[in-house]
Amino acid sequence: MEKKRVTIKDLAKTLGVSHSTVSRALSRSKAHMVSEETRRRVKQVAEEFSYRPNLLAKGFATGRTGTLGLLAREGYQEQAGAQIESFLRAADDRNYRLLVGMSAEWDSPTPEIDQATQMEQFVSRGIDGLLLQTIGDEGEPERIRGVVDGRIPVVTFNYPAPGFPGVVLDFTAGFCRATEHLIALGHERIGFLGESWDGSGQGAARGRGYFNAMHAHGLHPESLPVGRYQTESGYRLSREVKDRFTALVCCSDYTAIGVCRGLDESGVRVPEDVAVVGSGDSDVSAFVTPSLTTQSTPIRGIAHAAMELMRKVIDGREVACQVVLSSSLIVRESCGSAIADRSR
Amino acid sequence: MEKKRVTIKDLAKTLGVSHSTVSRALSRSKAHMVSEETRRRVKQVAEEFSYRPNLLAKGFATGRTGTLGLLAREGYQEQAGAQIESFLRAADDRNYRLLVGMSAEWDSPTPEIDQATQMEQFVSRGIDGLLLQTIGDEGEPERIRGVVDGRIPVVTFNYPAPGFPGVVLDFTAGFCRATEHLIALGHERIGFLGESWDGSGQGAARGRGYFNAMHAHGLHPESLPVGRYQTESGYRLSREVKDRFTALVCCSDYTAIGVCRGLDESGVRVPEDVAVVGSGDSDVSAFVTPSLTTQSTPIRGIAHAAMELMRKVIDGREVACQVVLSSSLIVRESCGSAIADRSR
DNA sequence: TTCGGTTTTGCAAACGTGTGTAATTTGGCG
DNA sequence: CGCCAAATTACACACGTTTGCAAAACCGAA
Repeated sequence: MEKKRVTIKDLAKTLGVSHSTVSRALSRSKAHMVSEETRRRVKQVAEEFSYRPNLLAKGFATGRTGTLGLLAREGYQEQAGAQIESFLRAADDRNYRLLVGMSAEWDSPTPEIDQATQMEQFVSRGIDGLLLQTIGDEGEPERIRGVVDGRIPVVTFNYPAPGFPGVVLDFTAGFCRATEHLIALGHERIGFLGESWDGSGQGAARGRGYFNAMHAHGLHPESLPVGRYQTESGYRLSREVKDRFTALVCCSDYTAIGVCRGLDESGVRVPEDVAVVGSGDSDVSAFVTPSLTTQSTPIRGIAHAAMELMRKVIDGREVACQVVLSSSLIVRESCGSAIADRSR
Repeated sequence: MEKKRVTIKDLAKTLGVSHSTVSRALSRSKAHMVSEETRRRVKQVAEEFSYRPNLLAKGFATGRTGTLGLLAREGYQEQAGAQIESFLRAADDRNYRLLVGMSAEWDSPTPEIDQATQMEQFVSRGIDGLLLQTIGDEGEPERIRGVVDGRIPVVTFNYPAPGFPGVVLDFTAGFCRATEHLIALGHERIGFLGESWDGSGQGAARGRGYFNAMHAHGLHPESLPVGRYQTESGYRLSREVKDRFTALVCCSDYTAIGVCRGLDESGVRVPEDVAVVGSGDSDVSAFVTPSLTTQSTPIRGIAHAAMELMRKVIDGREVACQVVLSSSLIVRESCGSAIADRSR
């Protein structure tokens, strides 16, 4: 049953050379050369025997495994999955495998501990670098340092961790712009469906953008908390917002879709009675009725930038810089301005 | 910089015992006992030094790594991401890490080669088992056998591979039921938006369900191919189907949403003029207008079942069985029957 | 005290690969 | 032919952990 795999020693035996010669022939090391003739023979026999190196042993010997750890956070609806997918692509492009984990955000009362545990696991498994979707809490940088201890490079995304290179999306600017768009359309009673602005983390960053815009124009900001960024939560909140606002800024497209549906059922028309903007430029956002005004969140861009950073850090060309990506506002029907746009 | 990690030998030195004793104390092996007293001391020192085992070395020595490979296929819109997420959960529950890869389905002209390459990689990296989203082509079982060669257990999903245990969703039955639902509502000119039924793979399985239902009722089946199961493809097809059908069966919810939007823009009302059913029970399906009649695809169920199977296979309690999961029809507004339902 | 048996511990090999150092071969040139 | 340097190869150890086997320690009974 459990047949043994072919090793370099097997090859060495049939070739009548030492296993170290085989090793060098296959992994063209620079210090010690091997004759072109031998290399040819070795490669041929390796091919014949369909030899496959034991990457576990290789990683164990060299200290590098060609594997990166991706520790993502649960939540944000479809985002988690899409993000993982993007990272897989980006990693594959650079010939890295990905060891993926998800730290429970909503189920666990202590996401920090969960995160730390998973990081330990990853480091023990010999990853070459860690792509970490940060939680954004106070003690995070110290926690990362404690686990990783300068042994492997870390690139954060989602939220900056001082001292570590990372990629962040400027949600504050994005939501500020979205809110100002509504203000420019003449709205004054504008509500925010999402986390309040006085916390930390990505959710609060969105809220701050909304708050800043409202504040700058002397308007009264008000937020209604949503749970996970699901469609359903938006639907449920639609009753509460019905008569209070003429416009709504939503933390995600799905929340927006949910609230639109709820308002529709209550006889409130979007965008005529209430204008709505979402966030995320999800695939469906252009095709629901009314199509959603939203802001793009370049998920693929984040993954790409993070991998690029990781590469630089591994090569020692970068230490701790933050790459800030910004989103752009995509204006469609749901906010009631004249322009209807189907572009993505 | 690159500090060395604490090893069992370090612990052994400070404890004044041999490293093998430390190993036994920490991994309570059954054959050779270690005194309770020593174990206590070892554990204490290990704690003090915050010792973390090198799982790479451990895996190398034992042949088991506690890591499973998940090789998913690109495509199917949001499905890929959601599936990966579900598998991550299921694996985590059983204390397995997941090495994830995605074989390019749409970009690569030769998905088979891509799949084989990735499998090689995984096996070389010492996974304990492979969760494989199958392509469903003719030579697949043989290809899997060639790479894996009975060395590690394989559990397939997406499409059965003869000789390997797997989980499949009975799409044929699901689409048959969906089509029959439309027939029961009095429709006769019913179109199918998806892959044709005369191929292999999951797409064709859906088509076959539609075909069977149509055929059984003496109706003429007709399919319009969609590309990836994206929203946009449905939107584009809406022109072609406008006057030809009174009802549409769509291969995914997103295709359905796209086609609904397109029809709406052409002045065709859903469900009054054309009835539409989707597939997937995606999160938004209940909240778009009109809300979608769809069939549930229990993604979490698949992941769970696959992990369960994997466990059995690893324990040697199962060899090659197929678990067939079935979907249920969720009737909402888009098909025009009286019942409107918001349940998920 | 001595013996037999049991429990606990140490020794050493093994897993597959990489790599430094020493040994061998090769080749050119006097 | 002999010598030296350069090119090529072999030997041996390292990486951190597990594990079979032998040795040691312990314990109770004769």
